[in-house]
Amino acid sequence: MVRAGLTPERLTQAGAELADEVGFEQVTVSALARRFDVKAASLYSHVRSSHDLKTRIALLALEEMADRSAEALAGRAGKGALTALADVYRDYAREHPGRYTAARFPLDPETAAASAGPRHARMTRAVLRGYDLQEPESTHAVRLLGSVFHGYVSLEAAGGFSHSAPDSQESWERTLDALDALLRNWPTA
Amino acid sequence: MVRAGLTPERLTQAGAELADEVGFEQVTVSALARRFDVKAASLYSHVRSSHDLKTRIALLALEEMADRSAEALAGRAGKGALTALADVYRDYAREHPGRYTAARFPLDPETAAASAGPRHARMTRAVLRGYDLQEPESTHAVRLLGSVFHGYVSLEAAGGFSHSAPDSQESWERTLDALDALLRNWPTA
DNA sequence: CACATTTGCCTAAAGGCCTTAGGTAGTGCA
DNA sequence: TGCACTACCTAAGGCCTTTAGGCAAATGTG
Repeated sequence: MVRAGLTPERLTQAGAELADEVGFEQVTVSALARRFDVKAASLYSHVRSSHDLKTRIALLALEEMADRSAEALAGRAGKGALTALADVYRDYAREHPGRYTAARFPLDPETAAASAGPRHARMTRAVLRGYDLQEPESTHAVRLLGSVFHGYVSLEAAGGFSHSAPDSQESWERTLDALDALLRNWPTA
Repeated sequence: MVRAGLTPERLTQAGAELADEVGFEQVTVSALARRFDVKAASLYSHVRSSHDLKTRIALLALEEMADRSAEALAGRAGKGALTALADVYRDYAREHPGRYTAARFPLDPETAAASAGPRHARMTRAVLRGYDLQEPESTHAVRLLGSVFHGYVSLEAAGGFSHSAPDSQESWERTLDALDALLRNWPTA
């Protein structure tokens, strides 16, 4: 009996790959076990449950995106920073659709607080340093940016912008132009 | 043996209610059968599969939102129309979280084309009639609006904006102010 | 009204996923 | 070398999906 060498980390990693290949919804303890040529029950020594597995994949995705964001934002400000951050999300979602979906997996409050989620919020806020917004307007702007990034990326992933002109890349660029203009000219209340 | 009086319509309607109560993911042929005090197998005379059931719920939700949108847009233009349409989505998602999620259920191309989806696109475009945008910019703007609406509503539903000041309602209003200002001052390429 | 047909829900059963309990065989250290 | 520990296994129960075939209620026909 040759051992497969399972660990929570390897399972999470393989689960993330599986998600990208077949979709996050199809990530299942059984499917993952098959991939390691092992019985499903064997995974339960490394992972508490199917829910736990999904949570770990979500945390991995959040972490990876946050790492990419930090790197992308280094040395950039203003529109350069805005574009860099936005592209991180969009590119990540295109390269890793399953992981991107995983990142929206609902986490319980403590887990969410300990995740890379707060880093994401801080980085979006960092982009706003290049613009002239004071509280509470900057919070509204953070929420708007988050909405656009997530909304655009998820509609695009759902195929919403394919099969129709102009192509999505162009809309994405114009969307970022528009957001930049909006942040430079934020309307007063 | 008293008959339950199942029909595809009643199943779809009850499925939508179930979705709102326990979440769209938990809508299952078995759970729906339980609700009608009937065996799961009995539903298969009225609905082709679990996937078919979910598709029907998705179509119902799209239709309901489109109907509300049409009513909300009647007699409105400019920012009034923008706000009215945006509020339809947000309110619908808050009243019917399960249905709102259902509306994002991936439809195959033919089904999507026959759904209320295209009506939604036309209504968003109608809002832009109150602003001065020419193609292809209006298409970019349609996509941006769709992204913000969906992004904001889904982040809000995920609890992203709760437990932190300022409250979500305020951000929503300022977001719509910002979008209005942006559409009135759309940056040239 | 009696009878035939259709229709609506049922039981049975197979297959898949999740999860727990308890067993067995590699692995590493005394 | 032998023992303890760990890693994976088998068995089994529970829930979900889906198909096949059966019986009874509803509907229509002479």
